[in-house]
Amino acid sequence: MVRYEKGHKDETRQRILDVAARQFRERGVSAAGLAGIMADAGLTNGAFYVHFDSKEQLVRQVLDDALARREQVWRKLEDEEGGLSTMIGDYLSARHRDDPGRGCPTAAMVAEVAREPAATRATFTGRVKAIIARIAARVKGPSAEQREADALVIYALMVGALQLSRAVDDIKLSDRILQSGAAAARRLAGER
Amino acid sequence: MVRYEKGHKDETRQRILDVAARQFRERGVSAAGLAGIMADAGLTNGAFYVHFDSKEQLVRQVLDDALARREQVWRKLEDEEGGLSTMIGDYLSARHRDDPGRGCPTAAMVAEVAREPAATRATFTGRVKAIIARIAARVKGPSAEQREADALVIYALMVGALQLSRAVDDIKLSDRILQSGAAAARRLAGER
DNA sequence: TGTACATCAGTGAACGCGCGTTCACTGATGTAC
DNA sequence: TGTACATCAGTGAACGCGCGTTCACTGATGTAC
Repeated sequence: MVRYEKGHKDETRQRILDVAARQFRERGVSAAGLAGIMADAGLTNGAFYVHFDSKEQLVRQVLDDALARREQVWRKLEDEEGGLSTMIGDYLSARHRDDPGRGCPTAAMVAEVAREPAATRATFTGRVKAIIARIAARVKGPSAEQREADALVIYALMVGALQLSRAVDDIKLSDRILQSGAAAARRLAGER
Repeated sequence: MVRYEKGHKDETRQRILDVAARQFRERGVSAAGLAGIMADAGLTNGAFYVHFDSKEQLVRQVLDDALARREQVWRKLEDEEGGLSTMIGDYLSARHRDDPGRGCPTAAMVAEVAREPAATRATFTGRVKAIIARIAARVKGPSAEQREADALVIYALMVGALQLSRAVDDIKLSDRILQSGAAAARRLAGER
């Protein structure tokens, strides 16, 4: 094969991570196969082990990478007026509901993460704590404890509402779930 | 083999449904195999097709059956004083978190339901609507629309919080998710 | 400057395994005569 | 009353297939001399 320029391996690795992140969110972790991921990344299956030790490690790295990106998106909203409200609206939108492959990894994978080994759950936990902290920093409340509690509730509510809106077969109900969820999340964020 | 007494086939079918419901919730729908389910039910794999047409049909019947039972449990709480608060406490409890195999099918399976065919999603939607209606009947609010909206939010919050509490690797954070979630759900249920 | 060699990302066939599904068969029972 | 037969829940081997993983090999490049 070709001898590649510097950074080529890192780019390939990132491409595999991106494809895997999409397929895990769209099809589920256990339903997405390595051969399919590698084919989508323009490679054959054997090349997988040049970049990762196992599927389990891939899952961990995907969570780490995809959740870090999510946190970055929310970091941008931090300085804006009404940033948290905007974030809630984006999260509980028809666009997000209808495009799980590029959406929140937690909403798509949280039930499967609960069944993963300790190392994967630890990675997930660290990233989720960072996201919770971003939300808590924007919430109004009398104490740090109360702001963290509100942030936890907002995050749990957004994750649950997005998942429900994706599962139900009734578009009107699905829209009501998003709208009611967003209204409640904004109430939790703003007043007490 | 034995020629069985009346109702035997129904009992066997129900046993398969019960075992499948447990394994789907513990391992996930796509990770739980039919051979393992049949072995747990004390049968060999071939007997599966005496009772069901396909795994997809089994998933649908499991959701229908398990969610109908959940609704029955909540129906009992309907006439009690503080029934909804009790239900919220049971749902967001360490016991429920630590025993997914006998817990809420929605929390364990909602992301996989979203990827299932239309017939399965329709069955799920019907059962979820019934549960939402049970919650809405107990919620305080000025109009039927507002009570339904609050019930949707309470359900989404409970489902999301339970899943998050199961996925995180930090028992203190997990407990805080349950506690904050329960407090917020009770607030949503009681006042406006 | 030209030649020999080491590097290493990627190839593609193969491994054992479990998946969902099919099917010829079993055998205890109820029914027909 | 005794015998022959139909029923049907369940058996267990086999089907093709895709899974995660391994491995001998490829071949364009950079480096050593």
